[in-house]
Parts: sequence; structure tokens; C-alpha cells
Amino acid sequence: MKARLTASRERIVAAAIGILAEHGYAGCSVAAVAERAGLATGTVYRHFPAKADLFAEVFRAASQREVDAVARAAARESTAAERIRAVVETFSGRALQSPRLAYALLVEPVDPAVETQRLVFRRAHAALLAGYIAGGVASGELPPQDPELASTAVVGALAEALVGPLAAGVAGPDTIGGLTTFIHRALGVSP
Amino acid sequence: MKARLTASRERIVAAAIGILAEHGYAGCSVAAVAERAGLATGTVYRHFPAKADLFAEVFRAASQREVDAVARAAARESTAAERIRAVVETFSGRALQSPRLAYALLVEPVDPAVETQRLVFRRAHAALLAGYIAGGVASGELPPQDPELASTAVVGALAEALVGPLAAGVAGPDTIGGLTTFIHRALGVSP
DNA sequence: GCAAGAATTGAACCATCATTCATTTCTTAT
DNA sequence: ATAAGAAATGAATGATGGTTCAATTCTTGC
Repeated sequence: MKARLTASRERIVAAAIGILAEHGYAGCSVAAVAERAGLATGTVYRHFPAKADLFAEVFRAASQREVDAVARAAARESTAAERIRAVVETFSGRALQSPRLAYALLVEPVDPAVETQRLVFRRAHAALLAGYIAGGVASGELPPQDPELASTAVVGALAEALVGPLAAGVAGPDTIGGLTTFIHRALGVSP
Repeated sequence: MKARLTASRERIVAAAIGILAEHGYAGCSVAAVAERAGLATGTVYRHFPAKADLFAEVFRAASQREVDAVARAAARESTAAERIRAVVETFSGRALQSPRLAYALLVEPVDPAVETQRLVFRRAHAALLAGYIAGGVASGELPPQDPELASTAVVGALAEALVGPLAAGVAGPDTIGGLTTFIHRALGVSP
């Protein structure tokens, strides 16, 4: 049955995301993914030509979910400053909620083929932000600046501040507030 | 001879840094390192108990060199704003000079044991910056803020803006100037 | 019911490297 | 000069984990 096939494929992707969120990429052997999906190892290869292709899709799917959540939150706001705040808070809140997944999506070592997808993830967030920044610059709400560079730097700052601590220290109580101030200032939001 | 031994050890580390700067961590098989050092594979294990130990030292050495360069540049300045500018410019200039090495030190996938050293590298930079920021806050040159959080975010912003482009776009002509402005504003340096 | 064909299984295969170690080569003290 | 010991060699070993495939189980149309 056609539906059965699609269901299997989706179970595989879901299983991979689950393991990613619990044990990180390191725990994602094909055997582990298959077992969690309730399938045999070989079956994975009926749906994906190689592990890299599976994880390209896994990263794509998980990333899309994150970017969508951020975009949805930002869409509710009307000024550039508010949209940027929404981006920072949503991104940070979700990262702190699922730190293992955030770590996997943002910085955990993966093989080079998958690395490409990660780039896409970071760039998708940056592109979203770049749009808001460009809008703010155009309306005069923000000072002139290169929205590409600024948005890239913001994504880097968020990733480092939120995920770096996973291995080293810990996120403090006002991490999100501090980051919001930092980024508002960096982009020239007037106080 | 004692000197001969030390020389070998240093040649191994130097060879590893060389390959790191040319082909990244992926090219750093023990065999490749040994060949470049003009030694047999097995000899590496007379100097280091395991590959992870070798690369812990490699990362430590390469990182120290970077942090020292940044610290030296900052030490020449006297205000917090100038020191921060020196940090950003030195860090960025060096990263753009040796992009492959910067990528390896900052973000390239490495095995978990080595990952720890990378953390140390990023934290060493952050700690340096945190000191300057704290000084600026104490003297009233900068507004009150958490120097730890701010310095971590700055390192993340720099890394992302400088090394992300390695795989995606390219650093533009005024990347360093733009980053300096971004970070000065973020930390509240008065214009 | 029952073939024909698709889907699934999971044990075997293979490639990649880190690691080891029996052998050889070099140092040095007598 | 030479023997004892240290250092270096590099082919063999072993572990990991992605990938394959012959055998088996399930679906479906007649």
C-alpha cells in the first residue's frame, strides 16, 4: 500500500529526530534509527539512498519547524524592534527548551554532507532576520547597516550564547533578556 | 638524544597544524600527519598515547597563538572601546588570512575529545573580552551588563560572520568595519 | 485460494582508520 | 669496535558502522 510506504518514511524521519533530540547525532546510527522506527536496518535504504540523504531530510524538517515557529512569532509584531525581539525570544526559548536538539542542529559535529543542511538552517534564520533588519533600515527605525552581515552576526551570537553553555557553563536566569538587549543595541534600536 | 625526541614531537604538532590549515581536520589521519612529519605512523604513538591527545595539544597550541595575538593587540590600547576594536580587528584579520585554519579551530566537526579543546579556545577568547568589558563597565565607559554573556555573544557573532561564509557566501570588503560597529553598539560604546 | 510481485529482514560485507607490536635501525657508553 | 638499549618502522590487527543482498514475509489482483 502507498500509504504504508509514506508512513514508514515518516516514521524513519521522526525516529531520527527523536534520537537527535535525546542522544544527539552521535547516537544516530542507522541501526538505532531503524530500531526506533520499528524497522530493520536494511529497510531504511528502501527509503533513502544513503544515511547522508536521510539526515539531510531530517535536518531540513527539524529546521523548517524552528524557522516557522520564529517566523510566526515575528509576524504578530509590527515594528522592526518588536519583530527582532520576537525572533530572539522565540529562538532562545525553544533552544533552552530542547537543548540537545538545538545543539545538534546548530553545532554538533556531523558528517560533511549533512553540514551543508546545517548551513541552510542557519541561513534560513539569518535570511528571516535580514528581512526585518532591512525593513527597519528602510523605514528609518534602524540606522544604515548591511542586513546580511548583521543578521549573520546575530544568529552566531544567539547560537554561541545558548548552545555553547551546553558543554561549558549553564544559561542563567536572565540570559534571554540580556541577549535581547545586546542584539537590540547591536542593531541600533533606539532606547 | 633528548633534543631529537623533543624535535620529533614538535614536528608532529607542526605537521598536524599544517594539515589542519590546508585540508582541515578531515585530512588529519594519523598516517597523513606522520608522513608530513617525515616519520612512520607508529612513531606518533611514542609521543602521544592517542590521536585525541595529539589533537588536544594541536588545538591548544594553535589556539594559544591566536589568543596571544589578540591579547597583544588589545594590550596596546587604553580605553575599553579601543581594546574591543583591537580584539575584533585582530581576530577577524587573522581569521580572514587563514580561513581554513579558522574554520577548523572554530567550527569544523572533530571528535568529541577534541571538541573539549575547542571549547577552551572559544572560552579563552571570551574570557579575554569579558575582562575588557568588565573594566569598561566598572569605569562607566560601558553600560551595566553581564560581561560573560556579552563576551560569549561577541565571540559567536565573530565566528559566524567570519567562518560561516567559508562554506556559503564570501566576506565582503567592509566586513571587519561592519562587525566592529555592530559589536561596539552591542556593548554600548557611546558614538 | 494462489501466484506474482513488492516490501522487509538482518546477518554478512566492506572501507576506513586508529592502534599495536615484532622487527630493524640508530645511539651511546665502554 | 661493539654490545645493550632506546627509538623508529610499517604491515597487521581490530573496532566501528554504513551498506548490500539472498532469503523471507506480506499484498494484491485474479
